[in-house]
Amino acid sequence: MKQDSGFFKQVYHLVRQIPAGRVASYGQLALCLGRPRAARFVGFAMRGAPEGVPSHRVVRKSGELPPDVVFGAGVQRALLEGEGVTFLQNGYVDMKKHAWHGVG
DNA sequence: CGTCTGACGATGC
DNA sequence: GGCATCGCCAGAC
Repeated sequence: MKQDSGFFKQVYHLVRQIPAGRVASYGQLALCLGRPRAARFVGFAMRGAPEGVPSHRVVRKSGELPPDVVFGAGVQRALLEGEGVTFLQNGYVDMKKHAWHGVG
């Protein structure tokens, strides 16, 4: 298995495996890649996420949505709601119900 | 090769 | 629960 030095590419590959209706935190993804401290880069990778990468399913650990730099104000939330994701009154994603546990 | 940076995370108040 | 600070790591210059 050729391990791509591009940490970003690894992130994209992992994010693409997040099923609809579920959300994962940056730290969770970074942890799966073996870089539990690289959560910042996971988000940075999302910023340049190509098509096919549901970056809208990636949120903060608390369930708060990241800044809408690519999608637009309220767009990310709309996408998640369209997948069946529920939001709390504070605008956070209900991680308790939609927290992704990885592949499986 | 050195420095700065950044869609984070944990801790402290 | 919200805000401020430190720490961490990989990429861009």
